[in-house]
Amino acid sequence: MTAIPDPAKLSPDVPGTAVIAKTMRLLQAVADAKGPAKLGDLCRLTGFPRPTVHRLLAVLAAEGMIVADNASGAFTLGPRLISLAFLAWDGSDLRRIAQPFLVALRDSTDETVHLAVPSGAEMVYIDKLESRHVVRMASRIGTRVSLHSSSVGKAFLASLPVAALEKLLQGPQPLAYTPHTKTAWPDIGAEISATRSRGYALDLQENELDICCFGAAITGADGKAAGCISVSMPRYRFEAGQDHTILEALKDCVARIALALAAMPPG
Amino acid sequence: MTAIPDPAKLSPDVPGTAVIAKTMRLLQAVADAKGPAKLGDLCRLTGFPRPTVHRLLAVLAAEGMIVADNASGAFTLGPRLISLAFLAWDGSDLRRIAQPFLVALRDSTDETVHLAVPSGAEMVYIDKLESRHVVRMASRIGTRVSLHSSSVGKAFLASLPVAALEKLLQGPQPLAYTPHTKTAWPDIGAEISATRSRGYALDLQENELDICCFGAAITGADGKAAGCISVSMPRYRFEAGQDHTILEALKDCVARIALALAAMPPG
DNA sequence: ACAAAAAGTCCATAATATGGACAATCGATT
DNA sequence: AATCGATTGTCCATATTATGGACTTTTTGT
Repeated sequence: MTAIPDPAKLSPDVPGTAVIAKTMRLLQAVADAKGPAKLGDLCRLTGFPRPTVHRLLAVLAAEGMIVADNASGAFTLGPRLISLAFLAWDGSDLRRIAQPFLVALRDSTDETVHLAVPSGAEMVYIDKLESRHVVRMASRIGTRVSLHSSSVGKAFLASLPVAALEKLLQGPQPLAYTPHTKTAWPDIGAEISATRSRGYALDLQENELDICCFGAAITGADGKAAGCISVSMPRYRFEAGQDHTILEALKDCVARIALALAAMPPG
Repeated sequence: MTAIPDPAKLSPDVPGTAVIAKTMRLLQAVADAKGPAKLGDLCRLTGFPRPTVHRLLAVLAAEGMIVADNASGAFTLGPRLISLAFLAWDGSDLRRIAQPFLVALRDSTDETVHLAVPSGAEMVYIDKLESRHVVRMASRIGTRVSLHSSSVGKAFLASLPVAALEKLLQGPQPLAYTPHTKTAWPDIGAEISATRSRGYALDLQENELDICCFGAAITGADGKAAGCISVSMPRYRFEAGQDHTILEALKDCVARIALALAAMPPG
């Protein structure tokens, strides 16, 4: 089973599968265009020639992955995706096991907490619980955040061996999401080191303005991060300085989840 | 697990896209195999030769649509797919608009209610609210149900013009899920007529034993069904006969949603 | 340690995805 | 209604690429 390609592969596609990569790119384009997207838009977004996009949209629609908004001819993500993925989400071992600990973490910190897993060169939130404060961080399951700007991303990077880390950083130039985002390689490297020695990651408005987060990795038996957890709060509440309490709760949470994971039945 | 392929499913394919159709079939196979699926299993499930499956799994993994369970080499749906699915779910106008009316329907009937949309030759639940009774129908978002056995399916079929209906019924022979399921064409046709004249659909343990449902379509401005809603309850409570109250609430619900949809901003 | 099963690789060949060029529609404007 | 510009849909010769039988390597079970 060595042939499992590394997740960060963007350029050297698996031989003999060009169409599929294109199809996925197109699907992603439909998803990224927040509203309904027309054929022309999608050509622009993907850079593929019109006949190609036309053909791929036709298959995706035939498969129910996307649906054409009647009359306007614009495309949206389809119900087939929901049927494919919700069951998997519901059954995700990591999510199921982490769930009660996430609840406890949210309750003890009273801030919004996230469970994220790596996906390519990004992290994806697969669960979240919101703070009960009136002013709180709102977010959505399924949201993708970058590795260099989010606390979960940094926690994940810091958990990697150097080789894997370097491969991930071959990607495109990191983007700045706020004036606080660090995009230069030395700065990001320093962040990773700091995260490693501290034992937790910080995001100080680097991903979203006025939001600060703590993050930590759930380290599996093999030393690899099974996922990462973050606690996110508005800047002013972060600055009020509950650091210690929150950090203890976070560290406790990831440790307990790691234990519960280790106690799992064989796959 | 519905084993083995139906080899004749190559007709309505968009020309020049055979791989993609295969890829989707494979993805579906990974999803349908409830747990982690190994390469061999997937060969059996799809009927594709081993090298083909191997190659397709490699792309899907490279794209993050599936992930290989480390060490066991078994595949599960990946976070990328989850991210796409939640975007689709979250972005559904129908779901967002229907939500408050669904809540009202659940509250007034105190039974489990579903919102379903057509996807290929099936219906997919895109939202649900559970009854607060101790004995109630449990279900999950993303579940697929067949057109001929479910109340939402029948409601949808009954809303179609004859031409579209016939095209859908070209598919494979309807399956029986319980001893009550009607699988013969004349019976199903009769059900559809009855649904049309009644204005609502019934499922009397045809989809699941001991569960009975009422269903109705949300008819859009163009006369097409944008989706369907069902109220599901245990048989004994159905037989107790709250028919009238529930039916009124259901009809009211779909009418209100149709109105709210019509009042939407342009696509 | 050995055999059987499963995963992974190769490569000549057939199949099919590609995209430039052209045709059909739609929608606004006069 | 007729015209123009923009957008979508179709065709098809060609080169690319997916295919799967046969073979090799790795894993599993005893």
